[in-house]
Amino acid sequence: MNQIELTLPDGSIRSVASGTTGLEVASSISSGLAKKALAIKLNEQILDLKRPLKENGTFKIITPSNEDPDALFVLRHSCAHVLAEAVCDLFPGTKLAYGPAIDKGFYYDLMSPKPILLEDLSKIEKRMKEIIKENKAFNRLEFSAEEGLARVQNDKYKLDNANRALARDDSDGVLSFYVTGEENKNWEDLCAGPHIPSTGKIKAFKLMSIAGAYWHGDQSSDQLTRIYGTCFADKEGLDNHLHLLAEAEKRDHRKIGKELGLYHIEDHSPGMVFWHPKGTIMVNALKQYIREKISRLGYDEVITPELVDKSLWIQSGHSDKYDENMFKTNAGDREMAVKPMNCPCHIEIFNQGLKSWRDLPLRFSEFGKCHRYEPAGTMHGLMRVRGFVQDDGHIFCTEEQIATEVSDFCNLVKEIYSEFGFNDILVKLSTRPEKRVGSDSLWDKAEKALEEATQLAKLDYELNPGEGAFYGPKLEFVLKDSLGRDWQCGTIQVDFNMPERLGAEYVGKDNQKHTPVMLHRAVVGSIERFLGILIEEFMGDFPLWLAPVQARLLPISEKFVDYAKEVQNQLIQNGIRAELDDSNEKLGYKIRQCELQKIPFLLVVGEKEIQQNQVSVRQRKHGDKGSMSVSDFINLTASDRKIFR
RNA sequence: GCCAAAGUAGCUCAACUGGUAGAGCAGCUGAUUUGUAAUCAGCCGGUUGUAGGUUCGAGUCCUAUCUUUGGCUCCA
Repeated sequence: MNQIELTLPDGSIRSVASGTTGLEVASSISSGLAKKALAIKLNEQILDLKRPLKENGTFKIITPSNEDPDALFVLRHSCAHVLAEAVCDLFPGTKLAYGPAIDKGFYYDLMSPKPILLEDLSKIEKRMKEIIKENKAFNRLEFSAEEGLARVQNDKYKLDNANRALARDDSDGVLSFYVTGEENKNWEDLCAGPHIPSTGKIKAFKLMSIAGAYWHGDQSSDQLTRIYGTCFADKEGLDNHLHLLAEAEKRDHRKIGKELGLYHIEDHSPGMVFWHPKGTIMVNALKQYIREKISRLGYDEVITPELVDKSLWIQSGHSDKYDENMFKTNAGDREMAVKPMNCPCHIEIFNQGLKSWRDLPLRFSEFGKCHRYEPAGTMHGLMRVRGFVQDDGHIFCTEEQIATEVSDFCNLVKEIYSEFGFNDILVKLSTRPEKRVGSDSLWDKAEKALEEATQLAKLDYELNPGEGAFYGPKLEFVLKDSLGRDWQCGTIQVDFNMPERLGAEYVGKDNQKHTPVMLHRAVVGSIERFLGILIEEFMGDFPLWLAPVQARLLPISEKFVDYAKEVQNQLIQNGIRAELDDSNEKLGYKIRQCELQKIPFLLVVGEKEIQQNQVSVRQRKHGDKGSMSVSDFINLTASDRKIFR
């Protein structure tokens, strides 16, 4: 009989007969382990305990743990099955579509004959608990393609799943089903597995929410009901997760933005931000920060119109590809559109005057205000809006210059992001789509330049094959919000198309006219979105240069208001954003207000301070810094107040 | 856009099956003159998102509409 060799996590090697099950291996180690085991992992594949092992490799027995992603994966996937079974029990006629484990839990997409409402979740949870209590075994059934397909032939979604599974490269022509209990008697589901031995192994789960989801994520396809849940190895893990969610809620930029009075959004202009004075300070500080960074890198700032005649959008191609995303307007007999992007306008500036190869690379930057008609259901606070300011820029260069320009840009992104504390940035490289313009050799060159640039900047990237724009490949720099949701911020896109469409040309060394390549690039992307990310990242405790209020004067009593006013004025004259609390309140109350507003420096003044011509400094999160003269305070904060250091 | 939920005072939230819309904070006024996270008292504050409808009676039920929230594959 064939022997196979299993390398255990401690490095020891165990030789067992081929066909031995994971459960048998576990039992041979200890009966306790066999009892605890959920599944095994052989090389990169997680398998049921009862599956026969047939190859050599690294081997581990998966036991319940909140720290082991493999353990959570099987538990969650099995929990999704229990969810599906419960729904099928309670909503007879339900068709199941797809129920994977995901990052922080699981979901199941299904089509029920009557709508499942939020209030049904507790009923479903109750039924799930019963199924778990029954401790039903997950039994794997395997069928040939033919038999398997016959089993799901009346089920649109599962039939589709089965066909796609069979079409996959790694398909062995077998379709597996899992039945909780006995074949042809109990509930079953087409499923690749793996699963835990029995439902009783699920110790802690919770259904979280209910949502609509399209079959295959396709808008034109069926609208399914998605039930989200989460599951952990034990109650502690679940409670911990729920606690983290509650904590994340406190960081929500919409909540903090309101509390700190930064901005609001009105019902009559959905997706457009009204920046209040304090938010405006932040917008301007961020703009100035970027301005100072890039002005040193050879960018020339420009300002272009927000309203542009339709003819330009026809010429640029936006009317073709982007029409439904544009706001239109007309005055007199002219039809105009509010710009959704700044690129055509920058080309218009490029086109003024004859350009030589000596002018390249030419870098234009603009804090351009753009409007895009985003679908109603996609708006989200500052993160996804319809009106926003981009820290936009376009680099006109030759093909040879693409590589260094992209590389310089990646370094800039890395530098700026790390100054805000973002060090593990997700970078996505989107390569040539099927429908595209430009020669293959040009695409080769551009894709290679993007890839090399990320390596030079030591940024890991994720490949998005075929997801590039039709006009060129792109890099996207993605940041996460407090709930771990991805938001694209920075980007650089190579464009072989638009300069030509809009007639951009330069005279080359050969005295011939050439079309430049254009790089669209933005470091933070949208000022709105980036500030949203920053609010959540800092939880409102901004670096001093970005903080809307840097200091607040707190007179101990009304008697000291005049002195406080004097000090406030002195600070303002020195460029410090200082407020005065002249309310008739006790010091403790005033301090509390400052803490809630997350003001970095509190300056207490009373009898003592007046006599010594000082202020008593209390720094947020650091406490009492003692008394000092006003000029000492100005010096103390000078470097942290500087936008560019 | 689609599915599910929500919209009540400036803010956070109450109001059992339809029966006079309340509280805390904020604001205003007064008292107090305060030393490092909430001093006390009084007062003001609402066409319950909007428009219709059912009813003796609607915050509550119905219809429409606007907005917000969660989501709309991490591919059996």
